[in-house]
Amino acid sequence: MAENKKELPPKYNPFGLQEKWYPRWEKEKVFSWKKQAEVQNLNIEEKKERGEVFSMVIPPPNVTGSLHLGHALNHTIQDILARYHRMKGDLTLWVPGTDHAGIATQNVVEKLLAKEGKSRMDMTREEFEKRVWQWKEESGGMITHQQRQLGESVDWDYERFTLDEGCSELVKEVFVRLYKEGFIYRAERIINWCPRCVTALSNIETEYEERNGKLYYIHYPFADNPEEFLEIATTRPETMLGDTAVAVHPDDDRYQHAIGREVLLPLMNRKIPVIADSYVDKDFGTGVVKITPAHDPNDFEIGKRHSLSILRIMDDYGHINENGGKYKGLSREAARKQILEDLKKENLFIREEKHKHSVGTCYRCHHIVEPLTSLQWFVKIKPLAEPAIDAVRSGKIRFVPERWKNVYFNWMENIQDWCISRQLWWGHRIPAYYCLDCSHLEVSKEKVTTCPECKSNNVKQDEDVLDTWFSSALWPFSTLMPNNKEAYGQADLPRTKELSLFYPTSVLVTGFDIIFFWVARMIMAGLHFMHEIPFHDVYIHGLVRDATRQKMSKSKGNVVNPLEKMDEYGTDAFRFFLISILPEGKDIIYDESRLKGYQAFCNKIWNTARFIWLNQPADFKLPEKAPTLSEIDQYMITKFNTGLQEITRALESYRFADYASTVYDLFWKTFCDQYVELAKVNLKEPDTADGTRYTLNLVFMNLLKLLSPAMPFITEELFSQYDENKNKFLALEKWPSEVSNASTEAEKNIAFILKIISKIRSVRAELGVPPKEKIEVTFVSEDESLRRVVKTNQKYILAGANVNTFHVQAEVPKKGIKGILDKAAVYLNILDFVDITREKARIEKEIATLRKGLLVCQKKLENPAFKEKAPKELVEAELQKEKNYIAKIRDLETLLQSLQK
RNA sequence: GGGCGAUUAGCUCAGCUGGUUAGAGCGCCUGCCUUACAAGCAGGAAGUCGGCAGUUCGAAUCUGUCAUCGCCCA
Repeated sequence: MAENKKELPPKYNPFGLQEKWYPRWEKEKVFSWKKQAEVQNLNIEEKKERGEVFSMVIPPPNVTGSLHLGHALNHTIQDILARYHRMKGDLTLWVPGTDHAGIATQNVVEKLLAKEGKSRMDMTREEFEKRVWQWKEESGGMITHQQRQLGESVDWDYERFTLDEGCSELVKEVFVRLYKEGFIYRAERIINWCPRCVTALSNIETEYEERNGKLYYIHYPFADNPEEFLEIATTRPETMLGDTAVAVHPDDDRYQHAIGREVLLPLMNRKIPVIADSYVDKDFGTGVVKITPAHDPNDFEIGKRHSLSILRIMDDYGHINENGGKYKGLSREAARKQILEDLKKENLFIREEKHKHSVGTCYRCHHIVEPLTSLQWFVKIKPLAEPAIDAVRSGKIRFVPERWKNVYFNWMENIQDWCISRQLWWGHRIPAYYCLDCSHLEVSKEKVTTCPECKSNNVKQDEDVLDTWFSSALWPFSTLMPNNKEAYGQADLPRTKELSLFYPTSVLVTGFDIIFFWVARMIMAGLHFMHEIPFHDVYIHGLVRDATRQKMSKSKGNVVNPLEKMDEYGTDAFRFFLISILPEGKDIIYDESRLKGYQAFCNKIWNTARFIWLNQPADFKLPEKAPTLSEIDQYMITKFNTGLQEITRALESYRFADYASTVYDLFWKTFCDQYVELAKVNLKEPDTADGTRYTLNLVFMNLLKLLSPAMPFITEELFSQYDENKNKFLALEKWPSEVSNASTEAEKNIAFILKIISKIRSVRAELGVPPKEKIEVTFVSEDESLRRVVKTNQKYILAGANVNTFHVQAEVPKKGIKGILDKAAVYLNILDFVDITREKARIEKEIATLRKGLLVCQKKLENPAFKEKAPKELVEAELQKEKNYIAKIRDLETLLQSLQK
């Protein structure tokens, strides 16, 4: 054998592979659709026409963020899709980018300022914005570096930021259009307010959680008779300062006498009416509730129905304002305490009881949200939602798994106007201008300095910025539009080559928790502005939870850092692990023991390459034309083709765990444990060595291709070791098609040989024959063709089962331990080693297993209806099975009897 | 309160359109350092498929119902 040039170390070491390959991929623009078209020789127009285009936009990660397990999973899924489609020959673009994350980013920079003893209020808005940009330039790129470590095949030339020039220009354009079309309005409404972040939030940015609270019972005296009371129950006594009514149910017999009268609001000594409204739940508390329209959404609605006045009693920081009289300046919590004390002093406090209720919290900072009335900008969303609902209902957009569309419908059909203004300094500033002289409002893309009505120069831009998700909604097309201001001057939105090639995108991959934030709004925006859906498919995956099914969170301390795991086990193993544990549409339980298993898999792949290369000359080149192949080679090729089909089907239908397990089994079980072991025999013989060497290399290289979407680094490394691949990238190779020279006949024959081998091994092991002991085995069958198959392939049995003498014959030999096969048997000449009790036990066990099978079989056949109604072939097969079982059992029983003597 | 989903080996999960002796990985037991790999190889044990009822010749798979758990919405 010629010397071997490929000196791979015997242990797979992932360290260095990322560092080696990612920079090369990036430098050579391997993930660029233009490069792809060049290398794969694709005709772009033709690809577009045939619909052989694949595109995705990454759900933009928060620019303040670092790669967590959720990203790792989400991005791995997308990368597998992108890499698969690229190899398949679909013109592929995957667009990266980040989200400016208004509140989160502002928080980060404010914390930095605080360390310097400063506050945002000490500087101008412009200075603060400058500071945030500076932070973004220095520290905002962390996640994009980590994405490279994960191996993501995004095209960095298309990287975008939701607050970059192009996106900003488009956001303005879109805002102005929606305003002019009547979809955007400004109004005083009750909204969710975060006193910590000091901004309005939309409904979906408020999370509700059950908390242990209290229900307080308080007397409100009647105005016309202070001796007489109404007893109200409330969970939030401090809001009583803003009560403008008390309400009962119109049918409540207990309170008919009260309706229409007035009560005297305690502590405030304000007269407020007692009203009747069917919203009131008679069974809650006393059936009398206080109405605070400025601080409760339901009360706000009641207030509207009864024309009650709206009295806001808190400022933006959650402190009582001047409307709260002597409580002014107290925090919500302090005010509650003081008010309860004061009520006790006046003997108006009755009692309190424990009460569980749901409390709204801010999704960013988790402080309790204060519902309050405020002047904000809204999107009138129902008319936008309707076509978006239709797009899913009609099947133009598909959810995978399908059931998530119910969640989508449920939300979209009950959708409420979207509060889009945020009281922040970081974000897209609302392009609305107010004339301070004539109070004219002008909404305009261009900066307004002169009032178009009164020509005054006393004009001020709205202070607020837009909800970050407003710009995210545009992401599927904003990213494909130019990133310079000038392009947005025309009447129409700019059309680019990328838009015409890649919009609508193929699929959006995201977690279910984000259906409302992203998916729904992207669909609405896409349909409205592009007159086209933003993506064909929505693939929804679950959340990653810890071993005890808890959500991972920093506060619980149960987060797993994917980067640490990638360092420990290798990125390829980690990626493969993530998709292997990914159940369809369910949450993922993080089970690290399996991660170790996939590291072992990488090692297996590595060592398989070593084996192949150790057994061939250094200058081995895969011949164009296949040499003569043996049955085991054909067996392998046939198995490969079947596996290829299954794997491709799994990827096409987003069944990632199936893809992983199929390729894993094909590689390890079929290729390594079966084929490579048999191949060792062929490599020693000049007659068979060429064919087997050919098959080994061909199938191995194809397996690398099938593995590469999930494990890009190790596969690229091993692929590159072939001389003929020196100037190629596996990432741009064509996805395998069926290999020729398959043979179902060979597949069947070798499967039988493998059965014989494992039968012999099993008998040996169970009877305790030392593994090193070479034995004599006789194969017996009356079937002549079976004998021929075994005879031709007996060398594999010699090697595989450690046999030194092997006979093939029709007659039963005089002595030997019998192993039963279908229409055949093997006799092991191992009587010297055998302990008779062990052999009896072995046979008894086997009989028991067969009896179990026979029983199932007979149960079916005893049923007359089965023979009548079941398909003929099935009945026939069942009869055949029964015969087999009976024959085998009889055989073994005879054997057992002979041992009893 | 409305909706969705789950319940299969000790653990985590497959089992797609009803017909398998119910599978995998990890873990467990036994034996092997067989010159690709001990991160390996070979052999093995382990489940009345949550309960009940129904449809069917036939149910882990379809229907109903109950139980337990989880999630979303109000």
